[in-house]
Amino acid sequence: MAQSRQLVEDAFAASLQTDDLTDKQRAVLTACLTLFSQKGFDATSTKDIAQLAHVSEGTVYKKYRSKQGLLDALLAPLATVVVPRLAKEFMGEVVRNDSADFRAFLDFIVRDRMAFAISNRQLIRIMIGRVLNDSQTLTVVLGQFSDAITETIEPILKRYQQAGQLVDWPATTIMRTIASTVIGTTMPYILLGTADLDIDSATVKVVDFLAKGLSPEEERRRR
Amino acid sequence: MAQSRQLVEDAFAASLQTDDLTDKQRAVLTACLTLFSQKGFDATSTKDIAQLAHVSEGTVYKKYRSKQGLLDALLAPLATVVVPRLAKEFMGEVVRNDSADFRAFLDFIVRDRMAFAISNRQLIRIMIGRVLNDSQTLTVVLGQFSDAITETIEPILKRYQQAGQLVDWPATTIMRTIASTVIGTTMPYILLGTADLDIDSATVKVVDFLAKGLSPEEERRRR
DNA sequence: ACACTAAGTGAGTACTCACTCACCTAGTGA
DNA sequence: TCACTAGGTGAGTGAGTACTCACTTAGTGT
Repeated sequence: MAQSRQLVEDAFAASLQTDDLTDKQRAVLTACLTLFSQKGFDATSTKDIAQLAHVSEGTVYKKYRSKQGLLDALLAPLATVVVPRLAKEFMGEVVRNDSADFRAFLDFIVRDRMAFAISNRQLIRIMIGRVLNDSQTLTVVLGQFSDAITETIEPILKRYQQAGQLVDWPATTIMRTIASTVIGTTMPYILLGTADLDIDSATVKVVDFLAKGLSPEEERRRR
Repeated sequence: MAQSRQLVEDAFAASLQTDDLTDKQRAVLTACLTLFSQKGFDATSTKDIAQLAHVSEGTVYKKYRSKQGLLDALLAPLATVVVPRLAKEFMGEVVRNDSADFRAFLDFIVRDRMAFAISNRQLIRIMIGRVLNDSQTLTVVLGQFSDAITETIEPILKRYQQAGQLVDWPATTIMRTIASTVIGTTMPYILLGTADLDIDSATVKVVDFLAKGLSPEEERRRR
């Protein structure tokens, strides 16, 4: 399964290899990722970072001249490289899992994203925490997603719409609705930090709900 | 309209009057609410609090002996008095707006909660921020909500279910689904801090989606 | 062998923070 | 009038913070 490999940490570690950084600088950034997601930005001291990275405090400041600079160095590639890369991978999977049935499409997308959210919940927490203070990051990420959607997913949705399996809403609206439902279902588990979400049964319920909610409006007869 | 008066700040201010506090102590707590929601708990210094409350730093510590104590003094009544009170008010409105049509029920509940979320978005932000560090608060609040739901809303939903307008899911599941969708729709506006959500048109879309998604399963024929 | 450079070091600096305490003031009861 | 109390004061304290800089070390080209 693809989602088991879709840990943002791994993708991030991979993206670090390509940058021309020394081992110690990499260790610093990795320590930042670990500590920021575990304790949050404010509660992490530069001393903590230095200790976990087995590095002196001076080294922490050698490349990025402030603690904020470290966070930026983390979030920038996260937003501009890691997230788009994961998104692209995901879109690829969607296309490969191409199905004539909208329900099957929903099942795949819901199951995959739920698993993704649960395995990356720590990172999602620091992203949320960051967005509360600085909303620009979210704007950038959301923008990239909407680009990716119109590019890859819109044609797929259009087919379901023409087959009469899907409401005639804009692609972004449909995807936002799906995302809302998935996020709403997973959010409590992410915020509470517990992991006892049964993905299989949750997926069935959510898919059932979405399939009906996003079906074309044939209910006019009811009025 | 009820929701215009449903500002948590107002409800909180009212709850302060009943407590036997001096004017200065009230000023301290009010300043805390303002600053914590504006800048967040960590970024607010006790000096900031003292200045905004026009009080010495000693006074800040006279009653509540730590900064954490101040937050607790804020969140405890928020969780145990203000939220339940608002919830009860809301449930009352729901019962008063009692309608035979599930769609009308949805319209009221969605519109009301969206307006509520938007007008209290600052406070929601600090709640989210707090929950990221300390999930206990959320557990308490969610527990109280689920109590209120089973008490007040379950019988209403049961009627819609018997009338064949609503799926045969547990009341909490249905309410969670509604909440997820509303939260998912409003979340970007809360996190981004912008207010340009057109509640009327958003309500129409959400209600349409929910009404279909929560309709009884008559789609078996499709398979 | 020598100079040059870049990475790394860690004790030190300046500062902020949460919190304290000796003192003040006004009200109350005898 | 005096003692007592409770609320309020603000300069002060120590712990901890982000950040710096004179210095060491290792590698490289000549």
